[in-house]
Amino acid sequence: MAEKEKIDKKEHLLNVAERVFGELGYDGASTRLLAQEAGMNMAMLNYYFGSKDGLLKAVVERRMASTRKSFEEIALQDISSWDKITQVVQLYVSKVATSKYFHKIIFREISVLRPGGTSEVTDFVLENLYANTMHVQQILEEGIKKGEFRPVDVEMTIASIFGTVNYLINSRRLASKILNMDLLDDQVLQEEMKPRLLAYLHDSLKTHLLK
Amino acid sequence: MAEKEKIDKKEHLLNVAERVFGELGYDGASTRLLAQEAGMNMAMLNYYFGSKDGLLKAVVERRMASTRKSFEEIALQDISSWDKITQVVQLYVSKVATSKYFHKIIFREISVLRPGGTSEVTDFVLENLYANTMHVQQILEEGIKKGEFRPVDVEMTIASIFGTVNYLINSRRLASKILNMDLLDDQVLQEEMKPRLLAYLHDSLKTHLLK
DNA sequence: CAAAATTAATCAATCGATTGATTAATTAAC
DNA sequence: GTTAATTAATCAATCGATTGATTAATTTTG
Repeated sequence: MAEKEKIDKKEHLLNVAERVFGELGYDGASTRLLAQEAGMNMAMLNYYFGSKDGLLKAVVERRMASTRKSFEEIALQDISSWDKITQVVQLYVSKVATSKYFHKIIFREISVLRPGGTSEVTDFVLENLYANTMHVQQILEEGIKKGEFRPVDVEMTIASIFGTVNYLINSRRLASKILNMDLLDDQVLQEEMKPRLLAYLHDSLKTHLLK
Repeated sequence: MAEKEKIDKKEHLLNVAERVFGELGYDGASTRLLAQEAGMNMAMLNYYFGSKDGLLKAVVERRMASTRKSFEEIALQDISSWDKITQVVQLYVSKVATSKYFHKIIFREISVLRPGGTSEVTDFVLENLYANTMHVQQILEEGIKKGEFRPVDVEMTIASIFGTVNYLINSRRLASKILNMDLLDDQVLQEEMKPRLLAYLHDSLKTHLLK
């Protein structure tokens, strides 16, 4: 039971840290606040994860591994390039919609230069994101080669897919004004935003890639 | 001549601050570093701009006013909706390409929740960005109404335009890996990225909006 | 009791900001 | 036009607060 509680408590801290890091950013989330929000003593953070950076690393690693694997599996299937792209979009939007804080963390990590220039967490994030985009690139290039897709700018198409999703998630305060909604809470995100975003990307990619 | 020197020094600090804020983020850019990079004493920062927050505000306000005006002028012209959208894209990409640090600052400002929940700078940024997007929304809706555009999802189209550009600028480290370039310096950004991004957006919007 | 888990207290370092003092530049006085 | 008075610009030193992290003491568990 102690073992169970320990795991639950670590897990709980990870969940809280993901939210607080996502809301306030790495610097904005002090170790004191993180511990307080998780309902535990400050020293427990270092006891569990060694340091604040270790906590961020744990938060990030927890989610990236499974996502990367999903991308790989999609790329390996024996289906049309269009079906692959559809699955990629579906997967990515779902991942983002169910863990919006996490993707804010990720995006910030690759957009801000850490003191000293490099960081273990940043490198890990960059490597995983790059691997994911490479699968998308492969799918697009294959589709073009087979004549299934128009000869579009592959890299820009990738930027368009990920950029559109990121924009809606990372700037929710602006997005909610544009969409004329009070706030983009989880329910609205899941029930309205997600299908709408999927429909748009589907339509946009179809008109741009096919024919 | 004394007057001249004073203005130059404030302006110089603004330029340096824009770069350092963009590279390291607001928290990562300490007042000591900012002053050091600008080659002046720390106290001068407060002397000129009152506070660190005042400096950020000055950096932001300097660029947002002109951009907002440009958006307004485009929307008012008596040309086709398609030509308006083309001009909007051209303007935005140019602005981003010539001041990449600034747009990283902007995007971070609307993506991170400031301590206390609200901030004068954040509100200013949000209001201006919202005004810009409203012009784009108006252009798109007008084009749809006139039958010039397909009945696309207007808000998602806006997210796609701004999101794609933001993605390339804000995650340059990832983008440079995707694009297989050592680094996205200013020259590469201007001479390769910018025309390529413009061509893509032009093609993408054409296939998605027209016909 | 011994080991693990948890806490309170405290650490050095760094943060943004302010102080008082000094110099440079501008204006006012005669 | 020269000196006196005033303002602007700049600096080193330092403030209190907060940061992430560590220590030592205490409690819980097995």
